[in-house]
Amino acid sequence: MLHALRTKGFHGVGLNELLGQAQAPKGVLYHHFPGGKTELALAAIEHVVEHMTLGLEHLLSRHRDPVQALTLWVTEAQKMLLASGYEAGCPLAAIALESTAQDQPIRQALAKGFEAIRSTLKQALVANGLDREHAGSLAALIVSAYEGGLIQARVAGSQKPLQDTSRMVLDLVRSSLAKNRPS
Amino acid sequence: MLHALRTKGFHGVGLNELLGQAQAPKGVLYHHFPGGKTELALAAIEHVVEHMTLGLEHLLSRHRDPVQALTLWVTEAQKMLLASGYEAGCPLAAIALESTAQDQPIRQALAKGFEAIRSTLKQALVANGLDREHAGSLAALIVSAYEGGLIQARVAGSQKPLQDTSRMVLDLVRSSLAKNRPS
DNA sequence: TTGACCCTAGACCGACCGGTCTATAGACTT
DNA sequence: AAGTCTATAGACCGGTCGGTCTAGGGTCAA
Repeated sequence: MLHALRTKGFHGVGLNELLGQAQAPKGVLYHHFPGGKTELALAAIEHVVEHMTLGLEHLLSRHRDPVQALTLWVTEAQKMLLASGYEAGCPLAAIALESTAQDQPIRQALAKGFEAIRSTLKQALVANGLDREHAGSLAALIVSAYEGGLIQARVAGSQKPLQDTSRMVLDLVRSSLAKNRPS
Repeated sequence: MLHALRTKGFHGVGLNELLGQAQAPKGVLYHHFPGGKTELALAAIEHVVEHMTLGLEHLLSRHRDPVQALTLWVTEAQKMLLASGYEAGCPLAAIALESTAQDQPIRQALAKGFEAIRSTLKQALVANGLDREHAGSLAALIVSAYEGGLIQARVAGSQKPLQDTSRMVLDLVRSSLAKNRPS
C-alpha cells in the first residue's frame, strides 16, 4: 500500500491490484476496513506520520545539534528516492493533492499529520533557543522544502533539486540557531 | 481543465466530466489531441509553466527589488488559494505526484517546466549579485517552498503554513542579497 | 450540382473501478 | 455434538474510465 501510494498516488492504486499483491481477497479487506479505500488511506496516513515523527524524534534525541539530525533525515530521504529509481515520493503529499473537499476525514488526518510533524520540528528548535514564532515558521519551511524538494527531484530524476533545497534550508537553520544561541 | 487539475489531480478528473463542462463531444477532443488525456496534460503543463515564468518575469522586471517581486508572487498564490476555498493547488505538483515511470513524456515536460521556473528565478538572483551556484540553490528552495507551502495550506484550510514558509524564504533571500551586494 | 475533405457529434467498447453479498471454513461455547 | 460467531474467499454488481469508430454536417473546388 505505502509503496504504491508513494509511486502512483491515491487514485492511481487499484484495490484489486493491492489485494492481488497481498494475496488477499476482497472480503477480508472490507471485514477489517469497513470504510473501504478511504479507511485504508487514513490508516496509511497515520502510519506514515507516526513513522516520520518517531524517526525525527529519534534523530533529534541522538544528536545534540539539530542541524546534524536534519541532515541525516534528508540523507535518508535521498537514499529512499535513489533506491526506488526516483519513483517513491512522500505519500502524504500524494494523497493531499488528490483529496477534494468531499474527503473530509482524509483532509483532517493530513492536516493533523503535517501539524504533528511541524510540531516535532518546532519543539526541537525551541529547545535550542529559538523563540516560538520563529521556530514555528522555520518548521513550516522545513516541511515545505522537504515536500517540494522531493517533487522536483522525482520528476527531474535527479537528487540535485532536493540537495540544493536542503542545503539552503540547513544553512538557514544553522544560522538561525547560531544567532539566537551564540553559545 | 486547469481548475480540475488543481483541485482533483490528474486521475481525479474524468474525460467525460471535462467534456461535459466544455460542452464538447469526444470527437473534437481526439481530433485535436490524438494523444488523448496525456496530450491534454502536456498542453496543460506547458501552459501553466509559461504562465508562471511570464508572470514571474513580469513581476521581476517591474520591481527593482526581487524580494518585493517574490512577495507579490506569493500574495497572488495566497489570493488564489483563498478564492478557491483552499481547493486549488499547483497543477504541476498534482500531476507530478501521480505520474509514474511509464509517463515519460509527462515527466519530461514537468522536469523541463520546473527547470524553467528555477532558471527564471536564478537569473533574477544572479542579476542581483548572487553567484551562480548560490542563486541556483536558492531558486530550488523557492520553488520547493512554494509547492510544499501550498500543499500544507491546502490540507490545513489555512494560509498559515504558506505564510510561515514564505516569510522564512523571503527573509533568506533578502539577507542573501544584502550580504552579496552591500549596496 | 457534385464530390472531396475536414471537422463535429455522440453511441459504443472493453477494462477496470470501488464496493456488496453469499457461501463456507474454522474455532470456540455449552 | 450441535450451535454460534468470526474471518475468509471470491463471484458479482453498477458505474465510470479512457479510447475508438461511424454517421453526419459544412465548406470548399470544379
